[in-house]
Amino acid sequence: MNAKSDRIPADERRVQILDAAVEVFGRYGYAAATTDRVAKGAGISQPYVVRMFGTKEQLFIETLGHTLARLLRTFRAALAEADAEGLSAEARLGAAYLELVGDRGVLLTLLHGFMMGADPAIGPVARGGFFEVYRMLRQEAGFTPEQARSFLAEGMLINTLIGLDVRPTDDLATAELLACTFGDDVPESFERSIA
Amino acid sequence: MNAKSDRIPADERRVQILDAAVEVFGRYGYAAATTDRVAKGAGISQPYVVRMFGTKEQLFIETLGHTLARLLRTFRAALAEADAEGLSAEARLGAAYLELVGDRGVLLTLLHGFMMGADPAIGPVARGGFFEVYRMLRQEAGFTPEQARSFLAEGMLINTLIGLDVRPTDDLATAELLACTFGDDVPESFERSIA
DNA sequence: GTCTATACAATGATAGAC
DNA sequence: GTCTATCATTGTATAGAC
Repeated sequence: MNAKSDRIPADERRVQILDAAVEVFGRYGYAAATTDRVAKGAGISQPYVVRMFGTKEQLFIETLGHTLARLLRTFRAALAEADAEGLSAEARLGAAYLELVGDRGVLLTLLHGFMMGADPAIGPVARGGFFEVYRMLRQEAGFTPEQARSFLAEGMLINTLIGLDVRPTDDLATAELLACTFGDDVPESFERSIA
Repeated sequence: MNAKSDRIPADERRVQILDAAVEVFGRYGYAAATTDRVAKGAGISQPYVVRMFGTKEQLFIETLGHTLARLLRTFRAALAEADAEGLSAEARLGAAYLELVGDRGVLLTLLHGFMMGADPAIGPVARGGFFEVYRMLRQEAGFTPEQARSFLAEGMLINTLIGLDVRPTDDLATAELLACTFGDDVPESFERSIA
């Protein structure tokens, strides 16, 4: 809080901004996210955010890259993890994914990237990250094409269910689909119903 | 083109606007879509769009409802269709879906709805439509919960591949995943590569 | 490395006429 | 049912100092 000591290295600040951006994109969605809210989140001024990232879209693109990198790291960590509980690689990866996208910021960042693939600036980053995951599944996790495709499809359904903000108690169909997707233990992401 | 004859009934105009909105949301994404572009698309003035729909978000919500209704109709038509070629209900529904979301406007409208489920105004419409599809699969198409879940998961993966604007020629991983997902005939949505 | 002040553009939205 | 004119707001982005 003291005057001059708030100066911190650019790279550190950059990460703070990216983290704040993930939060803001998740809370308001890309459209309603503003560089100002991101700045507030990072505890700095709005012009400084612009200074570092240029434009809102550029900020998003770097946020997406940041998030995709995090996803890859998470997957690799889950793979490396000794399967103490005798879980398959598939199960460990699934659990890791679920926990990551339980953060709505991470989820919306990924989803916005995935759907804006036609944007000349966003597309390459989004596709690059997505297929890097695919390659990882094939080469590092040892999945067959079939397994990889199925794993991704399940992931995309989970994305949708979280994105939709589905509640287990909504109705019979909802309960059935959630049960069928997650079995007994529905993730905590679906629990809160504070509205 | 003549002066006064351009007055048409409100409901008709409304549909024209909604159709234009689908196109605009698909072309620019929700964030960059403007009521003005929609107005241009419908051949009317921007204030008239606002007059009819109130706000951009409200326009989106009605566009989403419109699109979900169209999706349901398309599915029901595919079910009713005599399976002349001996295709399963699953195959017919899949083909119908693929054709529909080949229209990027339809795809982005649905996806934006699905990921903004936490929005108090969008959420109910998005969830309502999604689970109406689920119920349709279970009750009208006769799918088991397992089949329905799997069908939806495949659909969500397809959404992602189209959203990402994936091209078959991008690289080996891409080609493999597309082949694994679509078999021999990859939809035309993936063909164009004009950039 | 970071801020204040501010310019500027865009766009959503209103008022009121025809 | 539809337009023209116009306003108000917001939010990105710049300039320049510290």
